[in-house]
Amino acid sequence: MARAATTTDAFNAVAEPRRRRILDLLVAGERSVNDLVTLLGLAQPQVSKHLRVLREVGLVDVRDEGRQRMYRLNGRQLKPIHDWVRNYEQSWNERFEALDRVLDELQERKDDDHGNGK
Amino acid sequence: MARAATTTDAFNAVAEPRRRRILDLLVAGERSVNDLVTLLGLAQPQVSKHLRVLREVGLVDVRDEGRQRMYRLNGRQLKPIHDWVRNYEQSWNERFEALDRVLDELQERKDDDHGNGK
DNA sequence: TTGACATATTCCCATATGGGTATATGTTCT
DNA sequence: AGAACATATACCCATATGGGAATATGTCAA
Repeated sequence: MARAATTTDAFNAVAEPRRRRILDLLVAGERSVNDLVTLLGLAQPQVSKHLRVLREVGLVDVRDEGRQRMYRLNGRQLKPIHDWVRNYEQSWNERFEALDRVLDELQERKDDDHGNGK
Repeated sequence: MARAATTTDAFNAVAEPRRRRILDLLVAGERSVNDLVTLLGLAQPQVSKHLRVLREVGLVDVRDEGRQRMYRLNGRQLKPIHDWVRNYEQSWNERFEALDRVLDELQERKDDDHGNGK
């Protein structure tokens, strides 16, 4: 097997930074493809392709507006990511970092023992 | 260019579900590779490879313990993900979903107009 | 209808992936 | 030293990627 498709889920879709930038722009409101092309400074086909991925995982919705297509955010699909990463929120807090330091110190002490011949 | 390497950042590293499962296990505390192999039900080489990716993006740290290698979580690298996704937290709230419904309704109304000939 | 505009799709390509299997490296025990 | 154990690496392979360029599809205007 190879790497999972980008359209597998939000985790994979959002791993690509340009797609995150697109979502960041859409958070402010609807945008046409051309708007996004200009704002992102990317080629139009690539923007369309990124939007397709985002559509396929349900991160954006489309609306036809004349000859334009208005894209808008659908944040619900980001909730699984939020829920998952939330469980680690405490792990970058001071208390946990202190534990890390203790473990590091123990490790160093053991290394020293080896050097000193125990 | 191809897809960004899995070792590019936490976003890419964590897109793979098995790597997330590894982190989920490490949240409870240090684990040896063999522990992880058993708990995950994966082949040892694949686990080592996943751990390597996690190491390269700094999501885990290693400690030598005799012939074993104890891996432990380093949650700090998950903070960027948390920070990014936090900006969307409101987007799956009721108020925003209500707005979505309004937009959908407007869209449908317009479609109907087309159908009725307007 | 024809043409301009907006967006999507197709094709080609270099690249990294993740699994499987075999093997290398390193450590402990006898 | 040699065996057993723990972990990492190397190799092969099918697969999807994202960019670039060209082109298809769809819509409005004259």
